[in-house]
Amino acid sequence: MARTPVADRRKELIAAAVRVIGTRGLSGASTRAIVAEAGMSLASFHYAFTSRDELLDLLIKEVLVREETAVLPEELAGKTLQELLEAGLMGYLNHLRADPHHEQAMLELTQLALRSRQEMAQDQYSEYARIAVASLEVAAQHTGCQWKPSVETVARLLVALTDGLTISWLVDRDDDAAEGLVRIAAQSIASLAAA
Amino acid sequence: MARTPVADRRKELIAAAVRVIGTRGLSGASTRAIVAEAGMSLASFHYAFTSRDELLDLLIKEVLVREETAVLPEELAGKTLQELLEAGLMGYLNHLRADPHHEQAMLELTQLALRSRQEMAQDQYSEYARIAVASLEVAAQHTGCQWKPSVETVARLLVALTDGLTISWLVDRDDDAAEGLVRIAAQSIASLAAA
DNA sequence: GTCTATACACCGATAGAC
DNA sequence: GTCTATCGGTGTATAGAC
Repeated sequence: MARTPVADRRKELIAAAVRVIGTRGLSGASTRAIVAEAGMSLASFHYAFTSRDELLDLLIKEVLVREETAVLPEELAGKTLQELLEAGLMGYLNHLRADPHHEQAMLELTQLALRSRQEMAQDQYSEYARIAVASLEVAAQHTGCQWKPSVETVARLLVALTDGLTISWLVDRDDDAAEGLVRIAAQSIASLAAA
Repeated sequence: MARTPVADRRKELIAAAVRVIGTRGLSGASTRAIVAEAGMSLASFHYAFTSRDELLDLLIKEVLVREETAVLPEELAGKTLQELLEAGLMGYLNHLRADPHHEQAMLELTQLALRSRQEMAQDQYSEYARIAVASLEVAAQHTGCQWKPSVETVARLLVALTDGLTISWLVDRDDDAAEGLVRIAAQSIASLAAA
């Protein structure tokens, strides 16, 4: 029975792989574990992909890149720069708390990319930086401020802080401490802008 | 021939394991790869350790904890708080650049701990925080400043920034960008203290 | 296109000679 | 204590029936 088109199979398998990596880690994401999660047979995997590596390539490319698009809060009105940054980081923290497995999987995939697909990791972080730059520019413009260092440098700081915040919360799951970190992170980044 | 005491074997194997994880990743660090790196036979591994997991436990405990002990520069005299922080972070960056494989291995081990030995990851980060607190207190005291948020919160920010800096440099190996990040990180952290 | 069955490499761990 | 040889299990990938 010619049931499912290959493209659908691939999407199902990628989604299943993300779930498996989240719960059991990259090393636990064997082809067998992935097809079990997706509810199909092992042979179907190799019909849709030529190898496990090919799936991981796509995973990094498609899943990592469409990540963390929401850095700024939706409502900007009447907020100071620091409040905007704090709301944005708090939004990310909530996203992390809502689905820790997912962010942990992202972290693990970043490290895989770092090791065997360095170029992909670079592309991914360029994208993060691009989003951060855009957000920082909007935030500054909206509050009538100006970044004293180059906005690219501040963006790098913001991305680094986000990574650090992620690891920090994943390690001890301390909500209060994470929120405290968000607050002073916002405060210290805001100190880099002038009215 | 009763050549090497068990304790020495264990140390050799742990050192070899760190090297292998650094170059080939945690998934490439099979017992066979480790003993090949250490130049001994597979059976010697299981004479020194009961299992691969036992070695990884020790790796996390011993190697991770004796990490990043040097957060402050050796020479404190005549420096502002910001300069102290900058010198400290720059020292860490140099340490990272001198042996990237090592820090990459540490990152991978942190993630392993995060997944299957959460308590160890927590202990490790408590230790990082302890060191950061001590350094921040020395720096503040030496420059006659005082931290406005609790020093524990600032320490959390410093640790998060260090992790973020590590990933950032590992991803693109951009020395100039990393140094720029160090500078504004120091600047923004220093803004959290008052004279 | 989808399945079951299987090939083949490598894994961690152990047995047993020396 | 240290080695070679091997066990049992699991991994990726494929062959071949349907």
